[in-house]
Amino acid sequence: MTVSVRDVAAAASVSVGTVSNVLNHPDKVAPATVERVLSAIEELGFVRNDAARQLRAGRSRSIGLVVLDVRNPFFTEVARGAEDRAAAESLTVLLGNSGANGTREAAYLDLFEEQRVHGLLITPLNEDLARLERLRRGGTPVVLVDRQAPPRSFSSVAVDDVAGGFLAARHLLGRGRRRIAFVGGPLGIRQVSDRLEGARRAVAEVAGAAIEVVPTGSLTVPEGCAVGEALQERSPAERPDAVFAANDLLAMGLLQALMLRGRLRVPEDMALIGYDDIDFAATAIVPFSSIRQPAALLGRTAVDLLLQEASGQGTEEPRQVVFRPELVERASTRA
Amino acid sequence: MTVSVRDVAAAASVSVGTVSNVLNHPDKVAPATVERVLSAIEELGFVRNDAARQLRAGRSRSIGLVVLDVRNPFFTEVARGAEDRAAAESLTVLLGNSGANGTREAAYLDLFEEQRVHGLLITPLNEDLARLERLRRGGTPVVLVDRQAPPRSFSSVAVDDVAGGFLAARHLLGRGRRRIAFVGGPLGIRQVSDRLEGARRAVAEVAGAAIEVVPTGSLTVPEGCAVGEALQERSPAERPDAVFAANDLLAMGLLQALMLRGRLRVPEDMALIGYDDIDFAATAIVPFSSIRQPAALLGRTAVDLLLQEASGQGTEEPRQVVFRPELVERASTRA
DNA sequence: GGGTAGAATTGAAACGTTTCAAACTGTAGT
DNA sequence: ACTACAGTTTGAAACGTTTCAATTCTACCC
Repeated sequence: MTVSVRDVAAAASVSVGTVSNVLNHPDKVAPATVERVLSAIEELGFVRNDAARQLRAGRSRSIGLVVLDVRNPFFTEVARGAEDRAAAESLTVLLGNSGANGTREAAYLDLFEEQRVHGLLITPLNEDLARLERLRRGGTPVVLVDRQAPPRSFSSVAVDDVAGGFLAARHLLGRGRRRIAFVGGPLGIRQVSDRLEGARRAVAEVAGAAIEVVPTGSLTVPEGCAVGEALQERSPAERPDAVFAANDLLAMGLLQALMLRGRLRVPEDMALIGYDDIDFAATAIVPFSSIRQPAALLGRTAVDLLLQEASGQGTEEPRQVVFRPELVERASTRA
Repeated sequence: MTVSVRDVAAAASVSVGTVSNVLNHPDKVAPATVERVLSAIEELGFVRNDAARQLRAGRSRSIGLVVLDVRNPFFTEVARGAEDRAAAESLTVLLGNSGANGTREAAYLDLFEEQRVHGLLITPLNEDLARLERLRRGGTPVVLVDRQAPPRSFSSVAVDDVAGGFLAARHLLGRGRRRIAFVGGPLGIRQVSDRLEGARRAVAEVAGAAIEVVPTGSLTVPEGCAVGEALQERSPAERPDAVFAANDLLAMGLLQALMLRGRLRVPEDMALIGYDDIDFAATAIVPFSSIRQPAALLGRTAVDLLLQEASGQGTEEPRQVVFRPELVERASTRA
């Protein structure tokens, strides 16, 4: 049924070793022979069997990438960055979506481990890195993405979320807002708690400013909607005058609830700032301010670190790259 | 270095065959033995080697999915639907992004063929199905996604794009608009030409109505922006009074250019309708009307057809499922 | 106690590739 | 003519799993 190197070898009347060499080290084979083998391959429609290659090689040519949420354009962008860089090394990226769910995350880790991936890129769900530690001991390089690793543990690529949170809150305060609501959750997710921490610091610097935490179950549009509905039920006295959403999906949901279903105006009644600066932030019903992160660069750099770690003897110190986030100001925080 | 079944067998003092049976047919092994083998696995930290499994099995447990554009939430949603259904059969989905680029599409097809994927789901770029035909003859079931296959060729899952285009244009006409611009491209992409065809039919039914085609190089936000800029340069007499964008990304770009950088109002000066009804359409600067497609359902159904084809002897007729699109009306076409 | 059905276990073969030491060729130098 | 040597080619071994026919074990019945 399937055509194998053996068949090709027979058709070109050479040995299997030669066929393999034509495929992998053409310079070691006489040009005439290369020619002959190539046409046999063409004729028989031979297609390499990747499973056999991998088995022999011990490692696959794929990189596993586990993200928190594929529906979030931020992660799509990270993935694209990683893919670009990986493709340049003729590596493939396998995308896994944990959906911020521990069970699914574990399932992908198992899967990638069984596949003997070349390396693993992951935005881990929680602080428990034991599983990843085990993976690495097994010889799979691991790089943390969008999350700073504890020193001397893993390589990581991250954006300073505390700084980002600080930027966001300071911007709101600079606009004269004093009662800030931080919307986001679960707080167990490091990105969320760091952004909150940053916001707290900014608020602490301004006399008379207060921050309230409105926890959510996830970082999605519907959750944002729900919070929006709840906020506008409040009396003006109880209501915050600015909202800092832990990511742009929440911000979109909030906006939708406030403007479309409710009667609160943004930014007049409530200023709004999001996080990630996804493309859609600029075209939202009220284009909203956000904290921009270099998503694609994050992905590319993560692959770089991975390759570095893979080529080394595992003896080097892990490297931790941290990018600075950047404020992007739009209508939702003007006036 | 790596722990293999052989090591586990030795540790549990059984044969390799028994270890394999514990893993794959536990019911065929005495409970006490299962117990012993399992603890040996645990102790040694044994992890199955997927490459070896696949090599033996002849096929991998993954489904390849090639989409036109991962940045388009419509395709993300299709992918999620496919994943859900695949996961239920403990299959994995490998996501490939052709980016509407023939070379990259071909690269993914090669890759998936080498991986001996369980099956292939693809939104093909052009009308040339010869490559896919070859793949199928090689024993890989193929299902076309979001594109109706010619009768008796492949199984496919699609949404009636002609009907969708008709719905969109008729809606604009029903709102009193008479000079409609169709924005989209490349026209070689079937989805685009079908939607245009539908629109043409609707326009033909109304006396005094005209349609103008504004071709684009891709279906992206920046392309939409560019067209938006161009449109608002025109004099009111030359300008269309309604735009039908071939997808929502274009629509977002158009909206951005018209409202933010320009001085045209939507829908007063120009009505706008998109296609796909991605989540962000509802929260756009002017929430815009769109043609909704059941994206996740498309993905799930595609996997169903694939499994059906894979289980059969390849003798059955290919099945072609077509869903109906649906109009969703929002502010961009009101009044 | 002999026979047997059935359950449990064994171990070699096969999947298709790559690697690598060994064998083979032909050419050039002495 | 003989050696040295580089350039080619060879073929067996190894990667780790699953399968399956053959074997051993167990328990039961007559």
